[in-house]
Amino acid sequence: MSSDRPDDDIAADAGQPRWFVASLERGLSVLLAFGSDTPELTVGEVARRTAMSRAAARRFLMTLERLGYVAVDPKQRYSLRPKVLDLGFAFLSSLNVEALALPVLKALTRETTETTNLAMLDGGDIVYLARSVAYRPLHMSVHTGDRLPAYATSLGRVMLAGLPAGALDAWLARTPLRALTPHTVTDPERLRALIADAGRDGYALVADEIAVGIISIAVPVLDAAGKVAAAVNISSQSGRWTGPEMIERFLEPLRAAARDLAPALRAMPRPPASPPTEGRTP
Amino acid sequence: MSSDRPDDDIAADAGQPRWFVASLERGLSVLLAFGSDTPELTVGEVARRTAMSRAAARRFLMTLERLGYVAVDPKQRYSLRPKVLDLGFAFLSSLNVEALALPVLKALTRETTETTNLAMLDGGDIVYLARSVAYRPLHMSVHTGDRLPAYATSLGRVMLAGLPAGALDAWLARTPLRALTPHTVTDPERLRALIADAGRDGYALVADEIAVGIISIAVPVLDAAGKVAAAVNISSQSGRWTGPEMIERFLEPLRAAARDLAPALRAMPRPPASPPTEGRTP
DNA sequence: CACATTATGTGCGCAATGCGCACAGTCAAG
DNA sequence: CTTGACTGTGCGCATTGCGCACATAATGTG
Repeated sequence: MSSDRPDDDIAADAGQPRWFVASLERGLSVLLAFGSDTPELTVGEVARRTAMSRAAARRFLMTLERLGYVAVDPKQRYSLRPKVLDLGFAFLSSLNVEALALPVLKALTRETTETTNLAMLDGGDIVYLARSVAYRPLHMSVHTGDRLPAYATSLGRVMLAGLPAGALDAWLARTPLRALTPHTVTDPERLRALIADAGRDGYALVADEIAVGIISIAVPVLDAAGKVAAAVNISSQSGRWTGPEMIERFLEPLRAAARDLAPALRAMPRPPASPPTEGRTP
Repeated sequence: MSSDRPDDDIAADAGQPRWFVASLERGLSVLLAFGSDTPELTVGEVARRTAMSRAAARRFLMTLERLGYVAVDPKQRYSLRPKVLDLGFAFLSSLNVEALALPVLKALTRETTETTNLAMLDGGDIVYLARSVAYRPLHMSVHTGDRLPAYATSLGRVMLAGLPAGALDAWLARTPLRALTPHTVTDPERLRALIADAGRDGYALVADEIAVGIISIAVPVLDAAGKVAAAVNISSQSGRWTGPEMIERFLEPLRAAARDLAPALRAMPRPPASPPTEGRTP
């Protein structure tokens, strides 16, 4: 097949343009292969999980080991080392999460005695940036960096409401709405209406949709340009408060906190909102 | 099997063996180029900081953008996106830090009304895995994932005391002891004695060595095999408590917490202890 | 206002790089 | 023992990613 490529800018079929550095993607996929369920992996397991040859998996693991990101034990089992935190935390500290956002969340927790969270939108998910948990037994085990589907959370709804018009449509069109509980709204039109409500009212209240027994209310955090940059919420047990009570007691404190949080967040470039294929051809 | 040394274990001049995937190292260095001080970088800045050609920096940035780790704004400035957290948090959740360790720290903070920290050793640094800060004004701005030199901290001293004999010598031999305050112990022999004390006593007390006004006491967290896997400390202001008072009030609660923390930490493969963190930008 | 100056994006030829096959050694189970 | 599912490693070859070089756009300076 001399079907050599003259220089097609859109790569043929395999899917990646000429400038794409495949080795980086493969290397990162090796790091991601380590999950909370599987903290230790062998070369073969990594190869299987990443769909690459054993020789390749081994090369990447050895490279990562030399760089200090993974370690091997005598039994040839690989695991992550603390150095991987270096990769992610430049991001959090660039947002001044610890110095600026956390104190605000803690104050809000103290005022309301409820768990509070700060999150951003990334792809179709919300990502927790910081949280302040009440002493009450944790109802859901969420952690900084964790992801949840945006459509079933109060944080997600207020942030979806802040997307440019077309972006929301595109998002709805390609996101499968799975029912996480019997109460999860999975009808696209109903969801769209709820998101519109959230945009109009400036808050979202969601009960029992991400998990039974969880109720939460969220408001957007606006950046200097007035765009929705993030969201804060208060999360509690649905037995404790009714929806109207949540609004009554928590909406104003939340809004005050959101105002305080604004300066903590730099203006983030807008989410690509289209992960797989995108055409930005100048 | 340390085979012969035909030519591959000591690679030619660049210093990397044949199996080393250079593109992964370069790609990761692009991620690390984003610091808290510089949340936004242009292609040229990244090229300069990573000492690679502009073309290469651009390839990596575009690759990372397609993968969702970075974003470009209209002004061609790149910044990290929340997805980078995915890389680091698999590690924390693999240790069950959030679910198991944090509650213990919080309980300790409640009992003592002081800030508590959990850290591991990595290279010559301690890395904070989790912390529970007291409401008292934060004296030092430390964050999960942050690093501090091990030799000047209580956490570091108890963990250094847990290293195998030879490893400590090697570590001392190659680690420059910089004075961070006038009180920092920089004499290797005095430091070695202090580390030995920490090993014998099962705790380390350090005052004003990492920063003036900070005093802390740390104890090791042992894994199932009895090895030092991590360390917990209580950190306060040196004006508040004297050393003996710290020991008197906090040592026992700390030891109890350390026992509770043990199951939270899997046995970590021992730190290579060889690669001193480097890779500073020119 | 034209001229440096320095940033950007992109094509292309070429060699080094990283690929995966294939072989060898190791441990456990049957 | 045989079998099978693992490891580590050498090596030839095609690919991949490299950086030069050029075009262009945005800055600043006389």
